[in-house]
Amino acid sequence: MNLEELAHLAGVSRSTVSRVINGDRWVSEAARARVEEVIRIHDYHPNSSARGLASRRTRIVGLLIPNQTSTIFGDPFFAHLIQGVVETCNEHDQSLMLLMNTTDDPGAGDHLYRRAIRGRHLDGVIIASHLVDDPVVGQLQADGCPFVLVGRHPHRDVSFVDVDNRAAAREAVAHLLGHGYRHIGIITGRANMIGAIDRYAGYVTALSEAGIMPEADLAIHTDFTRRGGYRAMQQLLARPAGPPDAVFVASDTMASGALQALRDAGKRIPDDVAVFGFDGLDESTVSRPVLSTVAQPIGELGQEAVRIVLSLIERAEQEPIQRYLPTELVLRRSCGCGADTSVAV
Amino acid sequence: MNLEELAHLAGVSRSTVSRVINGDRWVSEAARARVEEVIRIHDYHPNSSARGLASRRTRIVGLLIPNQTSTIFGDPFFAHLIQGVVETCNEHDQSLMLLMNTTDDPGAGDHLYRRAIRGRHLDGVIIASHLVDDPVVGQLQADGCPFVLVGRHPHRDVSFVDVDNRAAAREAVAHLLGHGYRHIGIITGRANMIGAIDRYAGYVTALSEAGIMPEADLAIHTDFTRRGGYRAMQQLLARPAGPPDAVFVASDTMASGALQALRDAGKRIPDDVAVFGFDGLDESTVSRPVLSTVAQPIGELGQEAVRIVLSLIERAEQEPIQRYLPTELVLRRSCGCGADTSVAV
DNA sequence: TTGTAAGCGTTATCAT
DNA sequence: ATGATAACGCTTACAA
Repeated sequence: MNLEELAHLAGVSRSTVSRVINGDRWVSEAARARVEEVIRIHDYHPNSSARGLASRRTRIVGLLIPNQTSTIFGDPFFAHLIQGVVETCNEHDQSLMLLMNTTDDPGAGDHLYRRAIRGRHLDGVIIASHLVDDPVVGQLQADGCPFVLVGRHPHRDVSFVDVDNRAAAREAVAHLLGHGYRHIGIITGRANMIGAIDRYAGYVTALSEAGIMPEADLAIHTDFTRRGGYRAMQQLLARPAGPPDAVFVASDTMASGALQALRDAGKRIPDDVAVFGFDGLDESTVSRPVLSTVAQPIGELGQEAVRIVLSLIERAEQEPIQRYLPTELVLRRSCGCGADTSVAV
Repeated sequence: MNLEELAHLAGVSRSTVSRVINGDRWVSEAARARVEEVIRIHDYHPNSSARGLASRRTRIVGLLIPNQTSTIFGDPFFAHLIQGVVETCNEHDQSLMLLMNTTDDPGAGDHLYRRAIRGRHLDGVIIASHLVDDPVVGQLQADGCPFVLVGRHPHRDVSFVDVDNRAAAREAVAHLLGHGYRHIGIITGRANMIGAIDRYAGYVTALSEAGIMPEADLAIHTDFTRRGGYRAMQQLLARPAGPPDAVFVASDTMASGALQALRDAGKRIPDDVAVFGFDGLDESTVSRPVLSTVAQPIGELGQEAVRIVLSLIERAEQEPIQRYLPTELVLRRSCGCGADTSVAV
């Protein structure tokens, strides 16, 4: 079943059918009704390749994910992000293609890139890589392919959506300082991730505002896993100058591991060591004590990313779009606050 | 840059260029070399829409995921599965499209389905739904779209890849019986998931072989989350006849929640209650005591699914392909075994 | 408001 | 081994 047959059955021309399908206003009610009838009867749907060829729009957007899958992709953060992305794609009748490098071979990544971008498989790309030095950014610009980053980028001419990591981290650490803690550690991501950089900067800012010089061995960089958080906390506990009295952890998943390490070491939370997380995952309410955390709207980051890339696709000469979404301090037990406002488990 | 220009630059016809691109043997070495040269210089890649239109193959496979995203998708199981799927797609130069229903509105799901399948966006589909009664199976058959299930299906004419859940569960529970436990509980998924059904059946088989009739309130059905496991364990602990002395949990993620519930209730593991998980996630080694579990090759399930669907696409009249992958008992501390063979955290 | 016709960039079927 | 040429199924001026 194709346009031709359909047009024949409905007694109109191909163009009219095409207009109906694409919601063109210049169709008489009678014609539209007849065409829609035939479409419904035959459960017709236009061929996407033909559409893509003729219109130069595939209605597919790509989601580029870093290759450290088990490390990064296993974090519920990604599940929520993808959830938001898919949701908004569906709303806008766009399909989502997953782009993921599964080997360390740079040739393979190149091949993947070329097939997808240069093969015009995609109208635009959402990058969930977080690496400040990801070379794909330059390639996409060179190829004139619309893209948006989830996580800000230092260049001013790049579109992104993010939260204000610096302000959020500063606020969280300031809160810990308010509890009277003075030796506050930080567990955060690798140094080439923009989020890690910003959260560390916020941490230092809060300390400086309290007149405190950060101690070097109180900052641990690790990967965003439960296990990474576990090890990092062990390291903090073992440091020569003694354990910190509070720790700001840059993700709830790592914080979960950190809590486990504290328990295993026989430490009381928050009495011996207070903990503050980042993300606001529902899962963090299944911990004792319940995790205080910086809640960020992960799903909405994904939604907004889709909206941005779609408007970039729509208008080629669009200025870069840069948006910040709000975060919120969720004060529960692990930071030393009394009230346990956890959702019942 | 398109075939026409390329042909012109290389001094050959479109057909010859096309042959080179598609690896056709009937091209002289000289011509091939010249064409490849020009391709490299201009970093040419064929337009996928045009290819799809002419060849009726898009080289895209879909991955269909159930709509209870936060519930199911958050499980690292999916991360590993997708990892395997993407890996094999990349190897075979196939793209991966994510199909996910984000609303409960059946109309939206229908729309998604029609755009993807009837719009010939996809060559084939991998279904990671696990629901025995998923209507999409019938639709795909009716539309003649090749598909494969991750998780077996009762119908004999459906392709799938799975592990032998029944045998694996039986083995795990038999192991617990070997430790001398007699009141063994089970925490498993909803009753319409084939894996839940099979694992429960294996549990009952093992009990029967030991001459034990399963106690009804020792079986809890919940969703595959940490929180689900937590609540289920609480329920088991509170049952009138007293807590079980061991529990078989149908996923490591749920088991993690179950362990937490036991700790919060002041129970010692495995002395008061032994626990056995399912999946063999790396993450489970970050728990005290380290979780005994049934390891299944999740990534390979994904890889195999891709291979199956590709061979189904290749040969339309292919018989259904049904494959079982092996599982392995990983005995650590939580079941009562002495040796702690955990990876160091 | 509707129809005609010229692409869109490939693949595939013939000849040669 | 190579080249014409006709599909493939749709969009999109342009004409009517």
